[in-house]
Amino acid sequence: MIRQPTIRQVAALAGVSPSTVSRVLNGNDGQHMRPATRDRVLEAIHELDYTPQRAARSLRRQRSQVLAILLPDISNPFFALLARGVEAVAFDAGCSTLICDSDNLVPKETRYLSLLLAERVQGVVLVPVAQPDRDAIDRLARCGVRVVVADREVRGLPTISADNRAGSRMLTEHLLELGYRQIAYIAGPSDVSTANDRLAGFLDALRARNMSPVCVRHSPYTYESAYATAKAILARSVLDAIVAANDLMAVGVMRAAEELGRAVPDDLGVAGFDHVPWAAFVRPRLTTVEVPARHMGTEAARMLLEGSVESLLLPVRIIPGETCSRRSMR
Amino acid sequence: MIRQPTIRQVAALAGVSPSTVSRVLNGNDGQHMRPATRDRVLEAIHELDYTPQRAARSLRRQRSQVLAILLPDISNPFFALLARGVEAVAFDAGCSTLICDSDNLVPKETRYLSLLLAERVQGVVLVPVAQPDRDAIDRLARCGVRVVVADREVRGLPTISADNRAGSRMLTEHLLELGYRQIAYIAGPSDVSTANDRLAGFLDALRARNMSPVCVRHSPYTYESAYATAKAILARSVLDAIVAANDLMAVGVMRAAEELGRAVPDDLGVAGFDHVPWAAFVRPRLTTVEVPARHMGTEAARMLLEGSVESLLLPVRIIPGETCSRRSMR
DNA sequence: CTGAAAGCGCTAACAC
DNA sequence: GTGTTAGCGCTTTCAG
Repeated sequence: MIRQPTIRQVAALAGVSPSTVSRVLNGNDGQHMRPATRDRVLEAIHELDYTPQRAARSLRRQRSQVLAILLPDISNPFFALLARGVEAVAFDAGCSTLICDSDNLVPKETRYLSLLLAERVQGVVLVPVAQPDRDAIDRLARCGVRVVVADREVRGLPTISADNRAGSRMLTEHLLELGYRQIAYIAGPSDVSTANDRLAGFLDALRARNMSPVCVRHSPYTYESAYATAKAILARSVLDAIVAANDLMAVGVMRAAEELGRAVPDDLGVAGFDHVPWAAFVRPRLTTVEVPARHMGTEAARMLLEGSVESLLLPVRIIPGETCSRRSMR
Repeated sequence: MIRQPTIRQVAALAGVSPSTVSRVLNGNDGQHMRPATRDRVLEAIHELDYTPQRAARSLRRQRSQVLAILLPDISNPFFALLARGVEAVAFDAGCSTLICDSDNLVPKETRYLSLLLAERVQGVVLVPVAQPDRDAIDRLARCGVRVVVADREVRGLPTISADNRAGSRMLTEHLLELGYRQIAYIAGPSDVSTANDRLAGFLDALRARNMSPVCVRHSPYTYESAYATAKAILARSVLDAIVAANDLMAVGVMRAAEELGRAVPDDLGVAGFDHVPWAAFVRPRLTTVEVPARHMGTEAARMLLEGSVESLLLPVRIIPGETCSRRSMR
């Protein structure tokens, strides 16, 4: 097991001191480093195939070249896309990316927050399970570890999110224009901001026309719960459309409708939210709202690296599909 | 910006030396540390809410408590599941997990391999794009950074993979039992071992019956290419089934069949591979083979942590679906 | 059973 | 412009 060369060996080979090597490594060529010196150092670095050891640098600087993304479930494609955005920006900046999966568990999220302090990461992109542990976040802040919340809002913390409320309002207006009138809404969990914002946007659109929903149900952001909820409300109420708070739930609604003999979109309009990639495989094609997951990740990472974290609201876009289509007035 | 407490402060508060604190931290309570001493240290740690700084430990030990997963695309749900497995095991062992997305680019993969050496990670779970850079891997090995390949095989390196060949053979036998006879195969890229193994298994099954495929086409593991390939071969050949090398491609085949007016499964049987979660949303339900992605991740991580890396072949399971069903002999 | 001391590889004052 | 020096916080011989 051979040891990699150190900065001292590079210095020796180049006939300079370690600090000089350090300077060229970090672009602190002072005001004007003699080009010949620089070249000799570069040559020595190349010769030895030298790479600085991150741990030593981190210890000295009290800060590692690492970004972290802490999210509820990496196997959810929406979050995976967001993580991809973070990783891409981090990589270009020469940083590594830690992936922290809280598994939708607040205690695990809290434990990860402590771990990230121990790692002295540059910054954390946090997609919280619900309301995150404030103590843990405060301790990070006290040590200069920046935290930016993505996708879901947390009061008092800078957040990069999509304009869920406006998106949901526009989506609902789209359904209304198509002639749908008896609309039910299956919302996400009430402790998640996106769920509340999307519900609010839905209600905004109805209220603007002096209408009200046939019914509103909260449920987790899952296929199964949406499937069960849809079955229940379709059995009990007269309605011509169901809007679900995300695509996964919308597909659950489609299956429920199918099993109850309600044809989509003729007998029932269905809409989702997120525009996740796999949704493109479902037929009929889902009417939904595109949320720029990857873009949220890149923006969050960029802010963390630049040290200028401030809230940002990203625009969304309606994706018309086949699950909602014009219908005659009844 | 406040500094976190150090081991010296803990030692001072407990009235012991830093080495003693270090010993309780690492469970090296020597042979028998006086319980009273231990308790005082523990108390001080708790009192100060002390967490050891990872960078210092890593520098001293010349090894960080970090595992890395280097894969072609984290937004591919199959790889995301594998990553989830790695992360779960790492977390339970008190390790962090670096996520490295090579974006299906060998040069980026190589650059990440260097970065991971600079990070002195404990180990790397590598899902290679194709044949990885041997030099980079050798340098890791020389520094004691263990590498285990997952999912795709690389000659000369320990690999955790699924039994793709047997799975593909069983799947093909399943189609044959259902009465399908004129079968085409859309394979994955020929520089990826899983693609070759799956193709080999398919051919094994046919050969055992003295049959041969209507045609075999290589293509990247993508929806679009499978869609285009299926359109082409359906126009040109007489066939009653198409087996695709993964689920994504199988869905591409389904769409192509649909557009050409070939009903699935009556007019055309379709099969995939992987059993990724979103495939459950496609109708008719896909006949496929379950590959234990998450399990591959947990096993790989466990080996890396235990330091006993050796190849492992995991069993797979046929998932019968609606895209293949019994048909009368023609 | 516990303490003292050295040093991992790097950077950042501070000299010259 | 470049070298010298002093640590960052931890672990680990080696003493005792």
